[in-house]
Amino acid sequence: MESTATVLDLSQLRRSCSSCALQELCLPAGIGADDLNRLDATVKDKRSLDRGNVLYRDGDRFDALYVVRSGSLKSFVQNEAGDMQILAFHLPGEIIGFDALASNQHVSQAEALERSSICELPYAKLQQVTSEVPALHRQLMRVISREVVEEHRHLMMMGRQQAQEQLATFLKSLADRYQRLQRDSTTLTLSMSRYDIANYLGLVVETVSRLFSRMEEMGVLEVNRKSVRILRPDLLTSLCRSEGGNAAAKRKDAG
Amino acid sequence: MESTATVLDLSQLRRSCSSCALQELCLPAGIGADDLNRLDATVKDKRSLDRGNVLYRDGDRFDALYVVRSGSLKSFVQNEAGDMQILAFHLPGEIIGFDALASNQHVSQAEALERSSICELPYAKLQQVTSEVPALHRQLMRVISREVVEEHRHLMMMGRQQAQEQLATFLKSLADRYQRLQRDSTTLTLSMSRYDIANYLGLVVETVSRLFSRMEEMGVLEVNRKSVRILRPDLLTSLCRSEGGNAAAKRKDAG
DNA sequence: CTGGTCAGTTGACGGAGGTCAACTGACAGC
DNA sequence: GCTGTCAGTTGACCTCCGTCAACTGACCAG
Repeated sequence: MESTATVLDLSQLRRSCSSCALQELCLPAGIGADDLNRLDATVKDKRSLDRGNVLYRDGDRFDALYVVRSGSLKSFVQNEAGDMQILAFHLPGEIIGFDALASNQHVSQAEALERSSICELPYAKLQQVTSEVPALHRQLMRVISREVVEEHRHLMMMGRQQAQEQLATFLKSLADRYQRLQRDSTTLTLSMSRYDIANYLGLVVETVSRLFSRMEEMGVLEVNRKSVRILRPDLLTSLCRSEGGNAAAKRKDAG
Repeated sequence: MESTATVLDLSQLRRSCSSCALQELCLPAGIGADDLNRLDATVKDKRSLDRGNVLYRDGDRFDALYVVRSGSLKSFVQNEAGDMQILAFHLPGEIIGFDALASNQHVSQAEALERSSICELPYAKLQQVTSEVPALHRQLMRVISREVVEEHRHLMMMGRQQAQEQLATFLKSLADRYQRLQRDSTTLTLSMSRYDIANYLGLVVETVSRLFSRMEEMGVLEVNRKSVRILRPDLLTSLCRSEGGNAAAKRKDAG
C-alpha cells in the first residue's frame, strides 16, 4: 500500500507528541511547548494493527483513548441481532474511544481498515495531566464536542439526503479531510470496502456500486477499485445538495 | 397542560442543586455534598420558555450549558438549503449545549416543545469549579460521552431499522426515560408533533401517522392525539427488533 | 495454468415508504 | 354561532432503493 507514504516514517515517531507530524490535528493543538512535553510523557506506544485487527471491542474495559497515527479504522456498533452500523471512519490525527467514558467500558468496536499505527493515551495518566493543565482539559472537551458535531452531520446525511447526495457528501468530506492531512484531495484511496461505505450511509452495497458507476458516467469521478479520482469537484459539491425536494424537512420560519 | 404536574413546583426550586429533584439525573450525580454546593453557586436561573421559544440558535456564541428542569425541548441542525434534522428530544435532567464546545459557538438550535424551565450553567464559572473539583470534571466528560452513545443509538436506528421498528424503538426509549423520571411509563404525553417524530426518525409525517394507526390496530397502543397509552409493552419491545431481515448489516464473525 | 473465493458490478423485479390530495377535527378569533 | 388555520389521518399512486441473481475480475493456493 502506498497510502502510508504520505505519513511520517514510523521510526522517527518514537512516541513524541512534540515531533509528531499530526501535532496540529489531535489533542495538543493549542497547547504550549512545556505542556506538550507533559502530555508526551503520558503517551504509550501501541503496536501497529493489521487490516482487520481490532483495537477495542464492545464490552472491553475502558482504560485508554487512542490516536490514529497512520492508516485508518472504522468504528461501529452492533445490536443484539448482530446488525452492524458503522459510525465513522478514522484517519490520522483523530482520537477515538470517547464512547467508553460514560460507562467505563466500550460500547462500540474499532477495527483497522489497513495497516495502521496507534498512539495509546492511558486514561488514568491522562486525567492526572489534565487536572494539572487546564488548557489540555479544555482541548479534550473540544475534541469530544467535535465528535458530537460530526455525528450531527452523519444524522443529517442519513435522515434527509437521498442516496446519491449521501455518497457525494461522503466523498466530499473525505476529500476535505485528505486536504487537512496535506494529501492530494482529488485522488482518494478508499481503505474501506463498498460494503462499509454502504453500511455507513444506511444503504446496500449494490446501490453504492450503481452510484459510483453513475457518477463516473456523469464525468464527476474516475473510479478504479479502491482509487477514486475527483474530476469535477464543483459537480461533486453540487451533488451534495438536495435540489428542491423534501419540503417536509424545511422549516416554515427558515431564511 | 397537566404534564408539569409530575414535576416539582417551580417555587420550590430556587436554583439549588442540592434540593433539586433531578439531582440524580444531571451533572451532580456522584458528587459529594460540599462539592454540590460549589456547583450550586455557579448555576444561574434562566427564565422559563414557552412553547416554540428558542434557547439558543445556530451561530449563537457559546457561554453556557443548560439543564432542562421541567418541560421538554428539541434540538436540531439545519443545512444551507434549510432542511432540518432533529437530533434529540430533551427531558428534565438532561444537559444540552455540548455541541458548542468545539467552536465556541452553537451549531444547532434548541427550542421548547412546551412551557419549560431551564438551569443555566455559565461555562466560564463552570470551568473554574471543574478545575477545582476533579470529580465534577470527570462527571462532565461522562455526560458528554453519554450524548455520544445516545447518538450512536440514533444512527443505528436510522441506518438499520425499518419504519415500524424505528417508531417502536422511539416509544420504548421514551417510556424508559419516563420511568427514570418516576413518571408513569405506560402513558406517554408526546410534547412533540407528528412532524417532529417523523423528522427525528428520517421519515415523513404520513408514515408515522399510519404506523400509529397500525400499532393501535395491533392492540399495542391506544393513541389519542398527544396521549399514547402502551397497552402491550411486551409487544412494543418485540416490534423494536428487526425479524430476520437485512443480512447486509450482519457481520460474518458475529456471535 | 486451474480452481476457489471474495469484492464489486450490473440487470430485473418488487416493496417500503415517499408524494400528492382530500378529508377530519381541534382550536382560536371574531 | 361561523370561519380560518393547522395538526393529523387516510387513500391512491409512484419511485427510489432493496432484494435476488448472474456475472466479472482480482487474488491466492496449489
